[in-house]
Amino acid sequence: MFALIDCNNFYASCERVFRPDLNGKPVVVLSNNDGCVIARSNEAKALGIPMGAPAFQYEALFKKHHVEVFSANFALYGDMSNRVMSILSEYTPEIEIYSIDEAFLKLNGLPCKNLQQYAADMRKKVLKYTGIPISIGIAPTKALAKVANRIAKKFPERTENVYWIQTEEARIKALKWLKIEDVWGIGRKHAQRLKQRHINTAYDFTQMEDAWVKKHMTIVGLRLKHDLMGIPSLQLEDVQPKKNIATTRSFEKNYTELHELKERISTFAFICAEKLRKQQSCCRAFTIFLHTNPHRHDAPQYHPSAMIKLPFPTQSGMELSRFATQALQRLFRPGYLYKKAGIIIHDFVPHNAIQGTLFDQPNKKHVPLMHTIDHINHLFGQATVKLASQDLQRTWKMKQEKLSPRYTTRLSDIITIHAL
DNA sequence: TCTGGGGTCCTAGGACCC
DNA sequence: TCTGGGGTCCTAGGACCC
Repeated sequence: MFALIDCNNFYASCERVFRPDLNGKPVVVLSNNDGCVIARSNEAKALGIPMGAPAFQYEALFKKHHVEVFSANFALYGDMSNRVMSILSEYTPEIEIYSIDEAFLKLNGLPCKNLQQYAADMRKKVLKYTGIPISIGIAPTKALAKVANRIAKKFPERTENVYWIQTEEARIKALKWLKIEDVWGIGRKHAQRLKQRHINTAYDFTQMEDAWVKKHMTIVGLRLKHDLMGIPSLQLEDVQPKKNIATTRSFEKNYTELHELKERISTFAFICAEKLRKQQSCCRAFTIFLHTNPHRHDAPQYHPSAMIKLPFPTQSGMELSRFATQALQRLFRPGYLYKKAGIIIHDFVPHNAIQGTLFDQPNKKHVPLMHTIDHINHLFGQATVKLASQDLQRTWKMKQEKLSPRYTTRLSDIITIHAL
């Protein structure tokens, strides 16, 4: 048996933990730059605010219905996620943390009769210890646990946010209820194509021929089909080191000058290298890209990218920054309004297994230097030490007008309780 | 005026090797 | 007239997830 645990409206719930006055009120959380809605409380969903809605288009509605709006506070969400996951880990070592707000658990060797009670306890404990409400779906496969979770979330009165697909009848009933476009692993394109063939529910999908599914949806689609049929085809996955690490941002305004972009790219490269060192790897290549604003039809569009192979593997922020700004000079064309840029590093090798080359060598002095920088930044806060090519005046120009305190990760932001 | 960020996997086709 | 067989690696593009 698998369980899928999912935090309800996670980011919105995190904000509410420290603002209990917002319970029962509409809450939304915005993406970087306060751009799009990325989380909504149930009340906000009921107002018809869609996922991904551009904030500026909904300002009037926010005002009218007194929607509480927050800028994304990832320091808070990351820490709350760790708390939830650590509680779940107490229940079984067989856990796969699937995303910031979801985890699969394998429930082996447990008395099957009591799974419902077991899950209810888990839910109660997480709520009590963290303040985060969760939903739990239980089923014989991962894909079915996803389905069960959806039912648990959709019908809280009947399920108390725990649902177990326990019988074949329950499986079929659940699949007939679930619309094809809501199936985990079936996105917009596949849903569209399946509907044209009158496949409207998850159940219809399980009745299709393997050959068609394999041909049009690859082996991935076929595994999903079998998993939904109750034949376990998806396993619990171990945490794998990342294969790509990206730092990309939209800008608060349009950039037109090379030197402005250089500063941003240098910073992105520096941040990427820092993430890479945490994973104890070096990268052998990176991709850099620029983007004009695709929503503006009155300005010429330009979105170049380049993949650069490094002469030697590196995890040095200085080195990566140097290569990245060199690459930028080749991509940059004057006359465009740049709105976004980013760096994706890839092709990783373990940092202790670097193969040197005859002519190019990484600067060995960078290793202790970077280590020291990481240490200082850990002690005194992110970006205490930066490169001179970064903007030293810049604190953070991202639009974050509604940022909540970092209640759980910064001493000065801890809540104060006034006893009357 | 204002529209996010960070990931994964699979496949086909081309280049290249012996 | 007739032009092999079996591989690997890399890349771009497409699909999906949260």
